Formats: sequence, C-alpha cells, structure tokens
Amino acid sequence: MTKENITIAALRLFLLRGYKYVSLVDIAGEAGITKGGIYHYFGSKEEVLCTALHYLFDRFEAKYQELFSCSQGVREILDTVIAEREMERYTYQLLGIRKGDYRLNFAGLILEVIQNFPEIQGRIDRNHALFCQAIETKLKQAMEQGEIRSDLDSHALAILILTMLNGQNSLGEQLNTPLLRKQMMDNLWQLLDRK
Amino acid sequence: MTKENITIAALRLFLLRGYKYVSLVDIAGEAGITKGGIYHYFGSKEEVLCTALHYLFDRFEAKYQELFSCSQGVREILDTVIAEREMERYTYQLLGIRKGDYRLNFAGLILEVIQNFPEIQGRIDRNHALFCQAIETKLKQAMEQGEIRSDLDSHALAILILTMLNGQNSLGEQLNTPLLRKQMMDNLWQLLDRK
Amino acid sequence: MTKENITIAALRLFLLRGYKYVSLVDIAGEAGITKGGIYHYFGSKEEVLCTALHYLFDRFEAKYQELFSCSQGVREILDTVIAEREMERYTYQLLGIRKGDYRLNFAGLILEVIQNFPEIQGRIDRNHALFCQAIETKLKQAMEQGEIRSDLDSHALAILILTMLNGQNSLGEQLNTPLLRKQMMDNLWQLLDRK
Amino acid sequence: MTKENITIAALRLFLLRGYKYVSLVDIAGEAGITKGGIYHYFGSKEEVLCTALHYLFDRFEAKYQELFSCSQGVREILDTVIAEREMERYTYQLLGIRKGDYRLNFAGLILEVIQNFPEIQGRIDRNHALFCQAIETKLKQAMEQGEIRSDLDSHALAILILTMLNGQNSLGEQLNTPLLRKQMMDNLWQLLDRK
DNA sequence: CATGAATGAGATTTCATTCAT
DNA sequence: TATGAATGAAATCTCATTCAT
Repeated sequence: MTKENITIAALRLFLLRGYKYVSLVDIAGEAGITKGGIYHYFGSKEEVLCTALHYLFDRFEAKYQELFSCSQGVREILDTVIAEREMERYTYQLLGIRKGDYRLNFAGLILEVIQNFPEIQGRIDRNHALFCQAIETKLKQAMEQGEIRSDLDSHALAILILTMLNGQNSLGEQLNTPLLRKQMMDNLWQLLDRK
Repeated sequence: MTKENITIAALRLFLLRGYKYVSLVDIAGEAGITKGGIYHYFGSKEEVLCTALHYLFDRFEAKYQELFSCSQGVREILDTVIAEREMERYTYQLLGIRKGDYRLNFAGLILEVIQNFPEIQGRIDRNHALFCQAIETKLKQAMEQGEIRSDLDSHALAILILTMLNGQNSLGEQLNTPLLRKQMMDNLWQLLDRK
Repeated sequence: MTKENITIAALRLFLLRGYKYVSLVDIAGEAGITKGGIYHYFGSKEEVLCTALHYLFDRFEAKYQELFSCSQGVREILDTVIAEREMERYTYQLLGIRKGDYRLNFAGLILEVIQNFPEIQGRIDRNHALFCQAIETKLKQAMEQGEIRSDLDSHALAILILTMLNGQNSLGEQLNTPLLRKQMMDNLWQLLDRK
Repeated sequence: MTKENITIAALRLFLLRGYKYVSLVDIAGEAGITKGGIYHYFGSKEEVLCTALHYLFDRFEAKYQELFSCSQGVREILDTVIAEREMERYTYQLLGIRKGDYRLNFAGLILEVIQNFPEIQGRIDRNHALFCQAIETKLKQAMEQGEIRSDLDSHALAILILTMLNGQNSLGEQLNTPLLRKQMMDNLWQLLDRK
C-alpha cells in the first residue's frame, strides 16, 4: 500500500519534472511519509525510478492490448489514441490527477532515462515493440477486412504512428491543440483510406 | 573566441547527457579552461544553457531556410530531412564531432528545458514555428506547381512532418534504422503524391 | 535462549568487523530474528555490546582460571597460550564457528571499545588484571618449586606476557605464523629458564 | 598547505577516536575550513584516511631509520622506544599536540583499517616489516660487537619487540605506567644481556 | 514475543557560485 | 582574463530507535 503510494507519487513527480529534478524529500512529501521511510521499500532512488517505470509500462501494455484488440474500427481507435490522446488521459487517471493540475511529460522522462540508465533501456524498447505489435496486428486485420488499403507495409505504418505519438509530446501548446491533432489524424486517414 | 568555445563545449555535453547531468567542471574541462573562468563570460549555468540553445537555434533556423528555399523538389528535401536526418548530421558538424563518437539526444534536451526553464520555452516554440513555416511555404509552392496533391491542409501537414521528426528521436536503435526511415518516408509520399 | 542467540550473533559480528561496522539489521539477521525484536531484550545497541563483552569476559576469566590453575608446568601452559593461541581457539569454539570461516579481531574490538565506550573500560581493565593475576600466581608457584628462575619480578613478567599476547593480534599474517610464535616462546623461555 | 592541514587534522581525530567515529564535519572544523572544502583536495573520506596514513607511515619509517641507525647502544635505543614510548612522543610532536591533551590509539586505528580497508593493508604490512628490519639490523650489529648475547635468532627477537610495542597500546593506564614499562625493559634486557 | 512500518538525526557527497589573487 | 580555494545548500543514503499491531 505505502509502497504503491510511493511508486505513484514518484511517477507523478518524475513525469512532471524529470528524474533529476525530483528529490527524495519531494517524493516523500507527495507520498505522505518521510525521506527515510522510502528506504524501507527501495534500496535507492534509482530503484524507485525502475519500479515506477515498470509499474507504468505494465499498465500501458495492458492498455495497448485493450485498445487495439477491441472490436472498434481502426479509424475510431486511431482517433482515440492520436486525436484524443487516450494514453495521456489514462496516465492522469492512473496517477489520480486531473488533467488541468499538472502537465506530464512522458517523452522527456523516457529520453532522460534512455540516456542515463542503461538497465531500463530494455524495458523501454520492449514497451515500444509491444505497442508497435498491437497496432500492426490491428492494421493487418483491417487490411484483410478491406477496412483500409492493403498495399502499404503494416510494420512501417505502425512505427509511423508510434513516431507521431511520441513526437506530439515535444510540441508546445500552440502546435498541440485538439483541432490540429484532429487534422493530423485526417491526413493520416487520407493515407490509409481505401479511397 | 573563448566564449564560443565554452558555448559549443556546453552544447555538446548538454546534448549528450542532458543539462542536469553536466557539471560546470565538465564543461570547463571540455572547453579547456577552469570552472571559475566560465563566470567571466556567463552569469550562471542556466545562462550557459540559454546561450547554447540560442546559438543552436540561430543556426538551425538559418539551416531551415537554406533547406526549404532551395530549388529542389519537396520529395528530395523531405528525404534529406526525414530519411537521412540532415539536421542531426548538421548538428554533428556544427559541434565538431564525428557521428560515431557521440550519440546526441536533441529531443531529450528540449524536453528537459521545456519542463524546467520557462524562459527558454518561447525560443523553442519560435523555432518550431519557423520550422513549420518553412515547410508550409514549400508545401504550398509544391501544391501550386502540381508537384503534390493540393486538397490537403498545408499547415496541418507541416505539423505532421515536424511531429514525425521529433518522434524519431524517442525511438530506440531498432526502430530508427535507415531502412525504416525510408519506409516511413515512402508512406508519407503515398499521402502527398498527386497519384 | 533468544537473548543468548542475539548476544552470540552480535559478538561474532563485532569481533569480525568492529562495532561501528555492524548494524542491528546485521545482528538480527545473524540471530534469525528482526531488528525490532532485539529491543525486547536490549535497550540499545550499546547495551548489546556491553552484554556481549561481559558474556565473553565471563567465559574468558573462567578459562584463565582453568588454564593457569591446572597442574601442568609453566612452559606447557605458556606454549598453549602464546604459541598455540588457545584463547583464540576457545573464542571460535564459543561462537560456534570454524576457524577458517572467519578471522576474528579481538584486539581491534577492544581498542574501539576502549576509545569510545568509557563505561566498559572498567570491565576490560578487570579482565586484564585477572589475567595478570592468574599468570602471576602460576609464576610464583613455579619460582618456589624451582621450575623457573626466581630473581625476576613476577608481576612485571605477567604484564610482559599479557603485552605479548595483545601485541600478537596486531600483526599481519606474515608476522604471526605458528613458527614465529614458537620462536618467540623459545626466546621467552630463555629468559625464564633457570639455566 | 591546506591539504596538509586537513591531513593532520584528520590524522589527529582518527587516532583519537577511530575512522568511523570521525565525521567530515569534525575534520573540517579541526582544519579550520568547511565540509565541502575537503572535497577540493580529496575525492572521498576514505582517500583522506589513506593520505593521512601514508603521511604518518612516511614519517614513522624515517624515524625508525633515525632511531636504529644511530650510534647509541641497543639498550639505550630499546629504553627510548619501549620504556619512554618514543614513537608515541614523536606522533604527538608531529600532530602538534601536547601529550596531556589527547590519548592517541595508534593500534586501534590500524586494526580498524586492516579489517575494513584492504587497499591500505599493504602499506601497514610494509611498515611493520620495515620496523622489524630496522630492529633486526641493529640487533645483528650488537651481537657481532659482543654487546648482547649472540645465540638468539635476531628475526624472532625483532618480532618479539614489535609485538611488545603493539601490545602496550592495548593496556589500560594501570598496566602501562613508566615504572612497569621500565621493569618490562629490564626483563627484556635480562634476556639479551651477554651475562 | 515479535514484526515491520516509520522516523529523524546525521553522514557522505555533489556542485553552482563567489572571490581573492 | 583566468585560476583555484572555499563556501553552503541540497541531495542521497544509513541506521538506531520507536511504536502500533
């Protein structure tokens, strides 16, 4: 219970500011305990990071399955993921925060971690791979059922979609509005649509 | 002269490891002076960061102009930028390093800065905006000249391209190979091509 | 029962690493309980130390009596104590360890305690005094019976022997071999021998 | 200058209380600077310890040479070293303290270090070896010149003397008085004297 | 009896910053 | 200009101790 509190508090702060900008005092305060208490559950700050990211990825990966193996059409799913930023919404819900309160930065944390904590790289890569796989499977289905055009490479398409999702995080607020996301999605659909 | 040395040394290290993972001792060492000396040219570490980023963006923005206002066709330009990662290559050249030596992480630095240094956000947004503008102008031209289809919104397209570029940075090595980048580019062209 | 377990576990670790290098978690682990449990039997870590040392000294002092009041000649007893390091052997047996497993450092623990825990100094001094007394009594007997020369001061001799025993502990392995100990003993006998 | 100040301050405190009982704040205070300043000269607390011990041993070893290669007779030298505790007196002088101010515990520090800092063990062993060598050489000379009896093993004798010196440190004040030390020395001379 | 959660004081270490020279 | 000494705040981490259960 307390361990999960700490994990979630840490995750919230790491996503908000980045690993190096969050101190154990911050985490302890957010989790409602004291600094030393964290060491009852974790051996080091880095272990908190690992646990937090594994926690997040476990849930993300279940969420990917749920999203892409449902019976909805590809268009609806992509709308949910790209235009409505479902993963971001889900993260807020997971961490128990309302969207207006904080501005999370998932991509930033991942990039910080990738550069400086080699031992978590494997998990990040696996997460990316699972996400691609989920999209790709759905795309293949859709191609077989004539829902989208079938002369494109489904693997490359899946990566393109992942790339777009990651790229959205780097944009400032002016370039990341609901309207613009919807237009990007429309463009993507122009590409996929079977005419 | 010394100031530019420091700026470039700092930029190299910031891109390599992220702002918080680089100390002034590191920068001084890389620039061939001592820690105290940095304070002759800069008032604080944050000022070094600002200067370095402005330095980089100044050159980036000139580079955008050069890339997108040349007489080449859109396809060739996008190939250069997306598949061949021209901006990355250019950064290496600017900092006097060979590509094999280091692995830069532009997106990571930007996201770190966006989260924690509000005063540089403006410049980042401007940089994004200028990049979009350059693409957009080129796209409009191409539409007028019948080089690409003209029924798409050029602004949204430009943002889509920027998003893809940013997103590439977040991918691990397995998902960011020359071949995959080429396939992504092919997919993009399927969308743009006037059939 | 449990209390003696803890006492012995603590003694083992203190002798092995020194008081400050042993944590209550270590002791609890060695004793097969948890940290909190120690506080049922002891009021503080320092109390564990005191108890452990008193435990050791109680047995040491009984051992001195046994060694020096037996009917063996002085030479044999000194051989046992100096050349064969009987007290060390006895300590291993007391703590239930085989000699190869660990390398105890009795002198180190005593010196650490002497410097930093004044309240146990009395017991250490008493232990030294009892040891001296036991030797001295035996020496006097041997002088009366013409076993050793009788023109030396028995008190000073006893202290000299104690000093040698203490000093052996400080030596590295190269200067503390069975052969060298035997030679030291021979030299000592040259001094004592009635010619 | 400052570095030597820190080294000496640290040495003083380490000898007084033991490594683990001395904090960097203590050392900094004793040296007249602040905690952080120590890291200008030393990479870690352990490095301070190493430097301090090497500093001490360098001077000790020079002192051994001086003591044992002078033209005085063996008896006088041993009196100086054993009965008058010359090395202790010299240590006080080296660290700039008067004997009454502190009670140094050289043997305790050495034993703590031997157990817990393997990388300095070599130096300690070398120090012991050099000390033995110096005594042994002097003893051999004295045997040749008929100053002491020549039928004893000079190496074993040297170790016996070293052992006595080390052992003295472990004794409480009641067993380590000038008078008792003098008597121990007399006993030793009974052994060495050519009759 | 015993556990495990939690605290809080203190330890080592890092590092941006200042300043005399 | 530039250096190197020094500071001080803050970060990570350790651990004896307390206490509810």
